[in-house]
Amino acid sequence: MTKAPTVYDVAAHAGVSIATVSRVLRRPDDVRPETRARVLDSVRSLGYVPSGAARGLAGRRHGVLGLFLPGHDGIDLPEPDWERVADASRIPLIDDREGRPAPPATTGTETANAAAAATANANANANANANANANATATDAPRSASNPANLYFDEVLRGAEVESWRRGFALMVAAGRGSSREVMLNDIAGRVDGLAVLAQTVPDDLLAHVSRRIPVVVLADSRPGDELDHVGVDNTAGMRALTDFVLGRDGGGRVRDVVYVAGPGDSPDEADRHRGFDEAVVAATAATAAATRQGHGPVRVRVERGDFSREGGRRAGEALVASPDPLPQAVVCANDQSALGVLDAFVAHGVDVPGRVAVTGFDGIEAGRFSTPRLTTVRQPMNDLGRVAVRTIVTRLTDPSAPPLRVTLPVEVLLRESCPAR
Amino acid sequence: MTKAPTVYDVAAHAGVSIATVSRVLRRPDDVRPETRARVLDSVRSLGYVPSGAARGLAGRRHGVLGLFLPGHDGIDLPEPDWERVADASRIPLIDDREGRPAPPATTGTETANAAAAATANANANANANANANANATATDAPRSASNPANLYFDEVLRGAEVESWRRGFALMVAAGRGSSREVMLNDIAGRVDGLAVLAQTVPDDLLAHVSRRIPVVVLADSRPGDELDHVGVDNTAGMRALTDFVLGRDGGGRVRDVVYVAGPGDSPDEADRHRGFDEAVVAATAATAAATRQGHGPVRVRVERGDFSREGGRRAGEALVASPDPLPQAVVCANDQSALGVLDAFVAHGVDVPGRVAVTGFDGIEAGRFSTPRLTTVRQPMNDLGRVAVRTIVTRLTDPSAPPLRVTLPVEVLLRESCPAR
DNA sequence: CTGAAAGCGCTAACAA
DNA sequence: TTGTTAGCGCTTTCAG
Repeated sequence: MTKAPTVYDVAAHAGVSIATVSRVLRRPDDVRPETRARVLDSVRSLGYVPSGAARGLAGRRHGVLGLFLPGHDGIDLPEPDWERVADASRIPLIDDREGRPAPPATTGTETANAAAAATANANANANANANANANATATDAPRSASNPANLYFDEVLRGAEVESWRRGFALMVAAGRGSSREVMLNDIAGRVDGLAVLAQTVPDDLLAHVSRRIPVVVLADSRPGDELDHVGVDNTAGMRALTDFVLGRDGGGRVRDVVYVAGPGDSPDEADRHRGFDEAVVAATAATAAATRQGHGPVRVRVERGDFSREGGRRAGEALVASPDPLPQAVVCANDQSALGVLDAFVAHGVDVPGRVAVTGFDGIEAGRFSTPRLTTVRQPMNDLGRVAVRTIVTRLTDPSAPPLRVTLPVEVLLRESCPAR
Repeated sequence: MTKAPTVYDVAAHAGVSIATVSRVLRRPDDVRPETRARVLDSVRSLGYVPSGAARGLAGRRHGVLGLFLPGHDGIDLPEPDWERVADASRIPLIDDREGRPAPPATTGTETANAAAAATANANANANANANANANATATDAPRSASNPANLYFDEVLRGAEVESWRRGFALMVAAGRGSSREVMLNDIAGRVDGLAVLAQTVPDDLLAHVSRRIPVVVLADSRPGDELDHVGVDNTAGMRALTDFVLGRDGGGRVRDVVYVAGPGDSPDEADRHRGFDEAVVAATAATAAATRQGHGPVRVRVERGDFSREGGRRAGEALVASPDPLPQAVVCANDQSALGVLDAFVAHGVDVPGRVAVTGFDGIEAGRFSTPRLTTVRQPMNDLGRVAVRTIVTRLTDPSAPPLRVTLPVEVLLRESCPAR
């Protein structure tokens, strides 16, 4: 590692020119076998590893694709517990049996709190070195599946990684937000052949800027108006299908009183999903004539404004419970987090779900598979999002002049116990 | 995107030299504000993005860290369902209610089968376009948390990503195995300032080769003998602590008949864990005198050879059930997969766990949190593994001549229902 | 089949 | 404060 050997070193060592060294590495068949072997030997004994930078510069191709994610600002993973690292032999026993206190609930502040708790707890363990059976749930929870948004990224990342690998590209991942974002984005953009950017991560002008240099595909952002390639999921159709089901359009239309827990007003996802919800309601209302004949009235809709957070959902749920109005028959939420919050509130007040009221989400996060009751939702194909993104870039790379691509990935409605069976 | 502008273009446009352009980007304070503004304007209007390759070449620093993972050979994720992509409005309703058929069990072949099933199923949906309620569990399962090994990587990846981000590095991820491995590794090694490699991924000589160019840290590999930095987890202490608990050393030593389901013989993890197990057994046996006084005999140990797979565990479990010998009081498995397989076998034969026999695993994979009964295990700090790896590289970067680092991360014993409470 | 030489785009002395 | 000028290590014609 003193001074990395270069083509020149290898060439000298093997008694050939640098061009030959390069050939041996790039097109081995263009070199006489003996020469090749000699060069390869030199490579070996010198410990030569070609410089990717030089290669990229000379060859104007990197063999690398980029994925840009939102920064991890709020994440605040607990630090590795250095006290324990110092003495790894102290193994805590953690009681993770059922019946332990429910995991904390908020999203934003929760993480920080949990992290703090974990640290405190770990220190307690380290210092006291007693009470090995201490309930360390706080340590347990936050280390793994705490922040669902992350799981989302994880899946996209994984999909992109797999597909890149298949296509013979390496994947460069970067994250940024705030001021670090612009720097990072430029940095990464200068080192890759194409870039996938998760929506809401980067302002439009920056994207436009970067896309003048390399192909950029935008993930999960329905906003139109740019010339970039887009890969998204069908929020509208998904929510429409789910709402259709909830309203029981093909089941007799028995549900006529429903609440929509919305997301933040500036979210394209919220807009699309809300539209899908409205479409389903309109359709159901149009069917009112028929429904009325069966003894049902028009669909009554109320909207609670949420913010995609579990806490926001909980507030909405509390509001519904506290309201003088009777509970609706169903609460359709703009995302899973909100829905879980609503469930929290209902559970806290002993509201029977789905007996008294149905609750649905959107996203398909893991937590919804393990809530009580398990959450009916629409699952997004996160993995495919990453994979198709990579494909799109590769396609674009081969045909830079093709018109902008707009891929919409299908979603699936997942029926689980938070909705009554039919 | 026609022809990416360079420093020269910007310099010309702004009426300055290329050095000034470079300065504006690297050390803005060294440039007179007016000049800076002028250059920045040119950058903007030209759509200039500096070439990372050229920068890396000239500056001999990439600002990128590498993470090398095992290839995804066996993974075989189902392809995105292109039929449905073409018509995203067809939204399938999937019945994911409890009581659906148990997920398939094997690890290796399972994935492929499930994928095939998913495809078949999806096509069926597409063609028939009826029977929206078709049980599509096959589609459901494999898309998400199918392969636990992946979750493992995901967490490491995530940890590395977060930490890299904090340190101002981008992270380059590559995977390889077989022949693609060498190429990929060299490729990535030439583009990063330091590299973390997951154990068992790369043969030692290749690692040695690469490490002559950049710092390399090896993850989760206890093999000694090289001069590289290592970050691992304390397999031995973890298994010892767990086995201590199982044998009830501090609970009266009531368990005297135990089976160890081993992993593959060439795995360092298996070796370390096995050692921990043996240590605990020896300790318990040493305590026999005391135990005997309480009416207990020496510890009886049997070993079943597994292979870290669920199927291997199942076979071991079947063997135990079929054996003329009585069931042991506890089955300690070298990893979670094996333990889940043992559970499968026991459940299939109506063996009461933990009533009749206790079962434990090692790793802390998600599936163990949701098995029946939930699995007592040792959790590895995957996330920290990634994070500490990055820290280690950064440390090494600042002091290349420091002696090789050996970090061992602590583990935690997670007590869950597959072991009797005490 | 092999070698010579011209860049690729940028950074970092060193001058001015 | 700004400009000039070497490289950084490799790929790639174009000759030989």
